[in-house]
Amino acid sequence: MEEIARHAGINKALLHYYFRSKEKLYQVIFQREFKRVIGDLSASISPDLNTPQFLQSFISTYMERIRQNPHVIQFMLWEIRSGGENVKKILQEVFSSAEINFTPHRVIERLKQAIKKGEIRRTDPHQLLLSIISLCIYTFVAGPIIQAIFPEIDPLDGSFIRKRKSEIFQLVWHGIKP
Amino acid sequence: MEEIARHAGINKALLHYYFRSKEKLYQVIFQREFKRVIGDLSASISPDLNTPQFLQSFISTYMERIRQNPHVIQFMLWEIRSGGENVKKILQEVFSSAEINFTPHRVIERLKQAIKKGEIRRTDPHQLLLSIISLCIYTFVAGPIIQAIFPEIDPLDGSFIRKRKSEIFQLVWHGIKP
DNA sequence: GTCTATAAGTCGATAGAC
DNA sequence: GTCTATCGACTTATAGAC
Repeated sequence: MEEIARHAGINKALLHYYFRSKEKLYQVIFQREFKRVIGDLSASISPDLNTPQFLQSFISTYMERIRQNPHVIQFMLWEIRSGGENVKKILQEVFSSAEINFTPHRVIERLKQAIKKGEIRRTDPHQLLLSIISLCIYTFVAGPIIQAIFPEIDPLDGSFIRKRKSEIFQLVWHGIKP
Repeated sequence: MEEIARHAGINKALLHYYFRSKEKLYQVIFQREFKRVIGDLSASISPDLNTPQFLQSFISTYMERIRQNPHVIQFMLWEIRSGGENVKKILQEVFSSAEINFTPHRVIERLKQAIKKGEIRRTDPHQLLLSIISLCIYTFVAGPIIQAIFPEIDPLDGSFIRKRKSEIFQLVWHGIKP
């Protein structure tokens, strides 16, 4: 709290005056940052995009937003590590709020349609979505580990991320096309 | 420290007597648990297995070990969150220790051979390995989040993990075969 | 080796003056 | 609204008796 106050140019007492408690401050910021990450993901599930375009758009947008707000992932890891009760509540709040018109369930629906139309082979859409999210997020989660094992790679470098987006799309698209 | 001491049936002072500091205790346990996870992964890169068999064995063994030692992932997340300097040192120690004859570099070599023989299409092996690891680990990392969004799924349930192993293999294998 | 007691420090929160 | 000063709870680590 002292460090945050210092960065804000105030002191601890005033920080508590504004946010009541550390917990409350944390929840407000977490929710705000999370919305920034998933905010414009709804464009990916527009009916104007065919399935490979949807995939490419989703992967690219999602990774871009995470790259711009890397602390959101840290927040999530922290939440998960401490039981996950808090994060459950916050996610449910965000996904049911009117201002966010993107939900994981809408992605599932998009995938189901693609399967029904025969655009991708028959797969469990939940498993597929989990795979896509895993591929997008984990690069950022494991940054320091990747660098420890392969010093020649910089996982947060712009050109690596660009390459990574393309690789993820190739792998998934080849993996699910009929 | 007090909680650990209580579980061990001793008290704080004795715990410090044995391990000198909290930091030292943590490093010893982290290293031991991490070795348990990657210990028998070397069987996957045996020359007796063809490429799909290698893939299936690696995915299955890795996920099984994580499932049995879920706290190792928590340790890693903690380390990463706090800068990652510690985890770099520990990983380098483990992978260069004589008792562990598995390294990420050997997996890279295995993948390069498969590409050269034309068993899988031309891809960056580092990217591919990162993808496989992402897919295996993230299910466990995101457990509570998955459950928050899809209450009908239990990501740590045995039958889900079994299904997941198969899905990951299918996705990756279809994604990289020529 | 094993314990009790406590030193020494950190951090969230609040009292109270202005 | 904004500050200083401080309380109170908690945690790692060690001193010292046995």
